[in-house]
Amino acid sequence: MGKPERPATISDVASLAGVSVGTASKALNGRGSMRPDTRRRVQEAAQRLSFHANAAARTLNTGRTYTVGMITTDSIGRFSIPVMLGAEDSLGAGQMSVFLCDGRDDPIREQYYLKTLLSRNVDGIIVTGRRTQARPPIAAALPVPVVYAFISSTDPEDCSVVPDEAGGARKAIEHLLATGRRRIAHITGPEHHHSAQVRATGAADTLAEAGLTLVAPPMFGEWSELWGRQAAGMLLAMGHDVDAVFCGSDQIARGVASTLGVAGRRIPEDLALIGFDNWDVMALACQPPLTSLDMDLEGLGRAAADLLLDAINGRPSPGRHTRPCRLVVRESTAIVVSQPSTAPGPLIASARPE
Amino acid sequence: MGKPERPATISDVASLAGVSVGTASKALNGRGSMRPDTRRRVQEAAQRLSFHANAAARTLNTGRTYTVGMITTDSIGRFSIPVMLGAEDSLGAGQMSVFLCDGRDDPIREQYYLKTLLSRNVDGIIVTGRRTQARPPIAAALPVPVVYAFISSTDPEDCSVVPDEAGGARKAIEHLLATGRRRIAHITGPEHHHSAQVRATGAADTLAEAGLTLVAPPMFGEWSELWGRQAAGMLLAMGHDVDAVFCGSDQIARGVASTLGVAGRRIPEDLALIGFDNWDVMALACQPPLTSLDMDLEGLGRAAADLLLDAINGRPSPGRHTRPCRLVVRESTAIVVSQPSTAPGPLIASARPE
DNA sequence: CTCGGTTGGGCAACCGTTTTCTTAACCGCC
DNA sequence: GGCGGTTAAGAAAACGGTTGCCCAACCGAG
Repeated sequence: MGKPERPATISDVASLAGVSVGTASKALNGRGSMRPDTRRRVQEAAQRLSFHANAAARTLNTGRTYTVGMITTDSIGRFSIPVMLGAEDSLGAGQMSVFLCDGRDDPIREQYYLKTLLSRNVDGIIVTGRRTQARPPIAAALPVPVVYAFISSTDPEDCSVVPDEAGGARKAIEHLLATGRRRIAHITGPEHHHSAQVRATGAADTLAEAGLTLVAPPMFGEWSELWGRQAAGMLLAMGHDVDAVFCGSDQIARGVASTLGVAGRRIPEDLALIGFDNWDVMALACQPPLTSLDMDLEGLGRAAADLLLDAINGRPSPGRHTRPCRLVVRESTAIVVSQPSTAPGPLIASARPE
Repeated sequence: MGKPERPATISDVASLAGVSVGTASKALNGRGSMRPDTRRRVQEAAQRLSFHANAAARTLNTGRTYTVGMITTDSIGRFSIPVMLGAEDSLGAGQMSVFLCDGRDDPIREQYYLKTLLSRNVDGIIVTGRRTQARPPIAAALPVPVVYAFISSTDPEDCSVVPDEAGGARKAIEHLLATGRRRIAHITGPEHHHSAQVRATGAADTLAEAGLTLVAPPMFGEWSELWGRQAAGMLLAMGHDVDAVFCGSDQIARGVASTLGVAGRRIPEDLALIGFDNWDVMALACQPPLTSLDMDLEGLGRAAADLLLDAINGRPSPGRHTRPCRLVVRESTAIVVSQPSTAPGPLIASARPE
């Protein structure tokens, strides 16, 4: 209770330890040479006063703030959050604090935040968010390093970290092939959405390599459960003999599952179903639980943070960095074919069903 | 391209405008008295150099940092996010930046963040997150104001902002009564969860005031779709003549809808269904779309931020502040009774179906 | 004993801004 | 024309650290 109201300054520490401020500073930061005894005395004094260096003062002459800004371009959504958390975790371990800036898809707001961050002398900036396309760079030339996470910059020289969505689609198809499926349909989001394009292309390419094609052209629509239901209905109406549906998102897949269930098709016995995003609340509540692709957004955020820390420390890694997706197998693609041993070996291996 | 690497300082501005630093400072901050012409000259110079005051330097002698810390107790989840966004929005409008701290339900981590925030001299702290119960205060006595948002502190003197969940349950029941339902069941989350308790009690109390009771004791389980499916099955097996189910969450309600659909019960013709949280992705994808209660978490976050700003400016508002829930009516509770005009007037009015 | 080398620790400048105090100039009035 | 009162603007002292530089003391060697 006798604690002083005003937090202790380094001169309090210095006078308690009987040294000058300069010496106290060196003692606490492990700089300069001094008798071990002196150093210990200063450290004890700091401890007793529960001294913690004033960040503003330190910033003022080192130039470093040990803060970074995190700007989302769209409003912070389901995809940005894990990225942010991963980044925050990694940065926090590096003693850095994170400024949260919700851009809300408003360029004015975004530029305002940028100015604010710069006047706060952040050591670096992470830009994240989801967009239909790569986004233009946040500014032409900045005095601090910038890393784009999940979203990517249109400037190939900018450092971006993005999931390998084509590779994810490849894993999906390989998994379906490995479990004996051959007549595969693809239902996904809007045609102008980059993710939808990449995933569809990745799926088609992988099938082509196996000498197969989709049973029908990719069905583009919305990222919604409703579209999944509608598309599944269309698929049934078309009368194709489909034995698997690869969906561009878990929500779409869930819609598909719902319609198929009503139509009396059993999953996975009659059809295998696979989603994308591995959004637990969707994938697990789906009937049956949904095999999906996990983009490991938290790991992606962590990776972005690490790249930013490196850049801050003078080791920039410009360019586009991709990270693999992980296939998470659940009941919706359980193997029900009678001759599992005839499935092509290499495909099983590359599916990495762990 | 000719831009200087080092950002402009106030002395750059001063010399460009031909005045002293002190005068420049006054001109830019609207302090002191000076010729309008001089002020304008300084402002123009600042503009030309795109000068932005160094936050650290300003902090150093005003003591104010114009930053606040936001700590989540649990890991940042679906509930914390809107709260955070609302708070961030309100604080940003007040020129304050927000430090993001993900506590991950780890007390050590939380205390570490607290120390960090204090050494950064934040002007205030917002604590948010979801818990089964009120949480103990984050620290005994802090040099800065703290506001708890969504979660509340066990110390009644602490400033907390929470949704009026009992009032929400009341609105749900009143809406069901107003639409002619009388035989109402309640399926909700874990019995030890404060929200489950409060919502169940609110529902029971409201029914009691109308001289009614739940058709069965509240069914406590989990906050999951699976539990909703199971509970609905139990309800059907019990053979009660239920005409409405009020659920403790949208996920549970969705599970209920699913089981009822399979069992051939029509919603809303045979049963009305109402959820809680108004989680769009659940409420809208449900078949049929789900009437639900919206806690207006973003508004709650905004309110918490405003209270914090007031407290920072010397006008604290200790104690627990509640905010109303809003009923969002969708198809799952559409009126299908044959004599709508006989529904009791006051109940309709208080249901506020906007 | 003297001298050069080493080392512990103090002094003071500096980071960029705000703010108080002071001074110089200018005003109108008697 | 001198004088008090007002006002514009400058000088300088903080704010709390860090760091380069310098000095004194102490060491061992010749």
